[in-house]
Parts: sequence; structure tokens; C-alpha cells
Amino acid sequence: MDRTTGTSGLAGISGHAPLSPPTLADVAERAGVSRQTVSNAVNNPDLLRAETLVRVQQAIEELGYLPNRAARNLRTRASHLVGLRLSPVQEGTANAAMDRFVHSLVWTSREAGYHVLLFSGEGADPLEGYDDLVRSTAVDAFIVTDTYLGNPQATWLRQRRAPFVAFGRPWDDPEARHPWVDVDGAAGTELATRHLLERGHTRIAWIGWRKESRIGEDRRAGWSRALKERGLSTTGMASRVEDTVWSGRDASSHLLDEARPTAFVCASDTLAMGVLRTLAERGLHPGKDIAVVGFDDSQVAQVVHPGLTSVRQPLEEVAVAVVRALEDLLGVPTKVADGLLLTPDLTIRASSGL
Amino acid sequence: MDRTTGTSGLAGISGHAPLSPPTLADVAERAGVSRQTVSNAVNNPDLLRAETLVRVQQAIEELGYLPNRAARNLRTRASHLVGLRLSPVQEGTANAAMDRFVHSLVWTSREAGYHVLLFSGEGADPLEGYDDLVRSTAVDAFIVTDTYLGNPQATWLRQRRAPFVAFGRPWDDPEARHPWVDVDGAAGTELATRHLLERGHTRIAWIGWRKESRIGEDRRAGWSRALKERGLSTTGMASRVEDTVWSGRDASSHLLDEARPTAFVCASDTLAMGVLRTLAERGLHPGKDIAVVGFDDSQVAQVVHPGLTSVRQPLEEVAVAVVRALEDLLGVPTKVADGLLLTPDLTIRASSGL
DNA sequence: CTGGCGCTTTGGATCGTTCAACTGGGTCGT
DNA sequence: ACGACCCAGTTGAACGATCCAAAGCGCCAG
Repeated sequence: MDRTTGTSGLAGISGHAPLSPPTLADVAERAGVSRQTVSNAVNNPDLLRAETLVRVQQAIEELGYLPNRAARNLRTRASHLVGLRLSPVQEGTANAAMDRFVHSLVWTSREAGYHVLLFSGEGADPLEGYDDLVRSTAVDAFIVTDTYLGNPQATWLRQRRAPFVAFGRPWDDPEARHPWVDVDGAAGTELATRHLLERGHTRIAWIGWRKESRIGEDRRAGWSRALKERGLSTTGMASRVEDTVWSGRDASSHLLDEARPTAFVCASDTLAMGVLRTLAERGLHPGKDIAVVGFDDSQVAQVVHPGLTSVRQPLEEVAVAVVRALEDLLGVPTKVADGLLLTPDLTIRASSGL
Repeated sequence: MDRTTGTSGLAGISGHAPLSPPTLADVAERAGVSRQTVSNAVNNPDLLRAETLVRVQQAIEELGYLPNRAARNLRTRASHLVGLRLSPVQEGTANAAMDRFVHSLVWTSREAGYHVLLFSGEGADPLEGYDDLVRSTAVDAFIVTDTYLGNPQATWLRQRRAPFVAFGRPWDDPEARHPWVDVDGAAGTELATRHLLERGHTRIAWIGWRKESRIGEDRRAGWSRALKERGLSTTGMASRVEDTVWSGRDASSHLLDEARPTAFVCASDTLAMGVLRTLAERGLHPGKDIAVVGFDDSQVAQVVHPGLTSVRQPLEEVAVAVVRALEDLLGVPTKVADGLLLTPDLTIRASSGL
């Protein structure tokens, strides 16, 4: 057989790539079987006789064949892509977690045979961008990350019958039937607060986000739960502000003057950095004079002096659970749970005592 | 016309999505033209008579039609996707820049009609993962981000005739003919050093990466250039270490003892954080007693006390240039330049003086 | 009246894969 | 001995878009 016989390329191990990659038909011809048999060799190897399978696999190897994605997608009506929308950047605040999550997600998806397609919405409108992808069947499903109050995507995506998995609870909608995975923020702050209680602190303050934030209120609940459990009062010990370093600084400064806490639990590392700033200004030492705990275990927490104790979300596990839910949604109906709540850890560093 | 006539779905504005999305043929039937005419209306509107165009567009609108991606990809042999490999996570170090770059890239690509497909290699092997995507024609091109010494991807991708654009110079290969965009690190550190010189510093130390790092040596060159320009000596003023906070701490501690600098320029924010740690330990105040400048303008630089002056890469511009090169590579041969070197800024904060 | 020139529109083929139905041949049950 | 049934593969027809060649149309010159 002359190598130049095939209509398509041949290539593979030989130096340079083919002008046109080999197709199923090329493999079939080389192995002396039909196209469908090659297809089966790839997708349902059990259907072939062992002997034939080997022959086909050899031909595949020799030609360096890989199925054409577009053709497969067209026929199977699936792209094996999941869409992930990058929310507009807010520099200075915690997309820290997002970054780690994306990594884990890409990693986990790969093992499940999926790739992650990034897209971005214009700006404010959180629906922007989804529409085209759904209708052009570019992705099989979405992963929705910000399911804060009202989360319009969820209901919208459901209306469009677009499959999706949410990282984040459907806070306001007990009717929601979509799969979701979330991290128990309250458990995290409770863990943090208990940690401080164990170290002997009894006057522990909270700096969190405004009341409108469901996530913020959830995290706050963990703090107050831990205190009340010990019969300690929370009154005057909490402050709710914007998620910026400066808000954290001001809030902690006020609290120190008014409530005289010996420790702070914060809804974010950003706010905790504000606390550290107040301490620096007053010549107080974090971890010695005043304890501080943040939330998210961001890069900042890791490198700041003297090290910031922080609640760490198990984002790797979240990713795994999300992908599992995805497979469940798109493939066989193994039907796990609709929602899954994971528990965070506490990464202890010097800011809460040595 | 009965709405239930079409073989495919209809939907659109009406509440819920169709079971099967409308196709080109559906639109054609509704508009009373042929498929090709609809295709032209979408891709080459100029070819249609104004009147026909309107009629077709109306039908498209009514049905909520959007071309099926898979079908289009199959026929045109293009996916309008670009692959971006996430390098294995190194927590604590500077994927800070990467994050910003990805955002900008996604944003810019969108405007050019491209989406970004994320994938990850197993671990060490930087080629891992590319292969499948190339051969299965899943992406049209790649964006390669880490083109450090020897950069095996570059040569490998070229061999496979896979189109790609690099963010990063081909340091070792003057023969390289692939398009690339990079940021002039030397210009950045030169800017930083000049800034310190202007503030009256004459004893300015360098903390950078090991000699093997081309990027590190490049950044170092900017520092030494600025000093030599002023007739200042660099001997004993430089240290080359790992990119960790602790290395930065140790290096700065040694330098302070031996060379008595009044300012530090660092190859990364991470190293700069190490310097800040040394200062804190010695009761010295950054910006007052000793000036510090970092590199990358990461989140850390923004939130740390009292604010870290840092070289900021114009990643938005990089993204724009990368996408432009991409369009050039894949579309019409406008043929811009093969390589493009952009100049960074300096974000000035309190660590280099008030 | 015919032929030729532009512009618009048409029908058919095609991209590479998978699905559904079918072909022989052998085995089994009754 | 007959049909039912499984096995290992084959064949033709989709999937939904774009590309290609050619036909239809109106209009004007010869």
C-alpha cells in the first residue's frame, strides 16, 4: 500500500503534521473495516471482537487519528464544553477565591471529559453572554457562580431550559430544583470563633458585609452562634460595612474604641487587612495584642506579616462536586442530591496567636 | 400558517425554549427564501436586496434563530475558540498577573468573536493537553503564556503547525518567527529605580530571581541600567533568590546588614512582601525609613499596609495585542509586527515615600 | 426577438461523525 | 425443522451549516 493513497493526510509519528487530519474513513480503509466499526472502536470497544479492535486501534495509532470535534458535536448534539462566566473584575476585592476555583474546576472537568469555556458579560447585566451560547449550542451547560439575592441567572437559565449547576445556594428560592454546591460560611466563621474562644478570647467582634448580602449574613450567623453557645453577648460587637480595606480599618477602629474587643472575625480577608491596618496605626501587634481572622485564605493572608489566620473554602471539593452534578445532569441520571453543603477549614497563622 | 408546521421548534419570545432549536431551513421556510439566502443574510448581508434582507432578519428574530456552532465549525473548519493552558497552581506566588490577563483576554477575545477555552496539563510536562486539542480541531489557536527558557511548547507547536501567539518573548531563539507580545520588564524596573533616585535614594538594592530566569535577569537589567546611568555602583547591592516571601525576608535582611541600602527594588511583589517583613521585624517603617518597590501590582500590593509601590504590567494592552495577532494569524494577513514590546507603568503607593 | 450582463437566488454536494436499520451466520429452545 | 435471538459488522441516512456552480430575473443593446 502506497502511503500517498489516502485522500486525507497520514502523518502521525513522522516529522510534520498533515495538511488535512485523518478521518474515520481513512482509518477504516487502512484497517479494512467500515467507518462505523472504527467509530465503535473508539466509543464502544466492547462491541468489537478483540482481534478487530486491535487492528483498528493500530490503524488509529499509525495515522494519529483523533475524532473531529465539530462533526461529533453536530451529530451528538453535545459539545462537552461548560460555560463559566467571569464576573466583571473588581480589583482589590476577593476574586481570590474565584481564581482557585477556576483552577480546580478546569482540572476536574478535564478528567470528566469536559473543557471550560470562559466568557464575560458586558457589565452589570448578569445575563449578558449566556444567551448566544445557549442558542448556538456552544456549551452543554453552565456553571453559575454568583447566586446572590434574586440571582436572575438561575431563573432565567431554567426558563431557557439551559442546564446549569450553581456554586452557591439558591438563597431566596426554596422552590429551586437545580443542582447546587455551596460552602457553609456559617460553619466557617463558627470554627474561627471557636478557635478564638479556645485561645481564651471572650470579647470577639465581627466585621462583615451589609445586611443585604445573604452570604454576609450567613457568615455572621456562625460567629454569633458560637458566642451565644458560650453565653456571650454579641451586642455592640458587630459592624457591617462595604468590602474594602478602608471600611475594615474604620470599622475596627470604632469597635476598638467602643466595645474593646480582643479579637476580630471578618467576613473577608480584605476586611481583615483593614483591621491589621488599624492595629499597625495604633502600634498593636496582631496575634499578640489583638487576634484577627479573615475569610478566604487568599494570597494576601498567606504573605502578609505576620500571617493571617483565615477560613479556607474547600474549593477543590466544590469543583469535584460541581462536575459530578454536571455529569449527573447531562449523562445518566444517577441523581445525587440536589444541593450539597461543604464545610470549610481554618488555616491558622500568627494573627490569631502563635 | 400554523405555528406547529415547522419540523423544528419555534419559540423565541414565547415563554419557554423549544425542544429543538430552529435551523437555517426553518428560517428559510418562514421567510420564503432558500437556505443559502438566510446564510448570506447572516454572513454577507450586502449580497441581499434590502427588502429581502429585512424579511429574513424578521424571520430570524421571530424564531430566535442562531446558527448552530457545531455545524458551522464542521463546514468552515474553524471553531472560533482559542486555547489557554492554565499552568499548575503555585499558591502564594504570582499567578496574580495571570488572573488579570485572563480577564482581559476573555474580554478582548469576545469582541473579536472568539471564546477562550481553558485546559490544564497534568503537571510538569508543558505539552500535555495541547495535543488532543490540536488534533481534534477543538481550537483554532493557542495562547502560550510561559515562554521561559527553552520554551518547548513554541517549537513543538510550530512543528505541529498549530497556530499560536505567545505572551512572552522567545528569549533563546532569535530564529523564532511566531507572533509574540511581551512587557518590557527592564523598562519597568528602570522606571521604579528612577522613581527612587528622584526621591533622593542613592543606595538602592535589588532582590530578584535566580540567574536561570531570563525574565528575572531582564528585570534586573533595568535596575542596574538606571543606577549606572547615574554613575552609581551596583556591586554588593543585588541578591538572587527563590520567589518566596521567606527568601525575600532573608535576602533583605542580609543586604541591610552588609550593604546598608535605603531602598529595595524587587522582581516580584512576593519578594517585596519579604522585605516588608524584615522591616517590620526591625521596627523600620516602609516608605519612611526604607523604600520598597515590587513588581506586578498584585492584590497584595494594593491592600498591604501601608501600600506597596509596584510595577504594573499593561495586561489589558497585552490582551488586545495578542488578540490582534491572533486575528492576523487566522484571518486576513494584515501582518502586523512579529513581536511587540509594551512598556509597564509604576503604581506609586506609600512604601516608596508619601 | 435574441443575446449578453449583473445581481439575486437556488439546488445539490460536502464537512466527519453517529444513529438506525439491516445482513449473514451461528446457536438455542421447542 | 423452524423461528427467535444474539453476534460482529455493514450500509444509508441524518446532523445543520457553508461552498459551489448554475439558473432565474430584469434590463438594455444589437
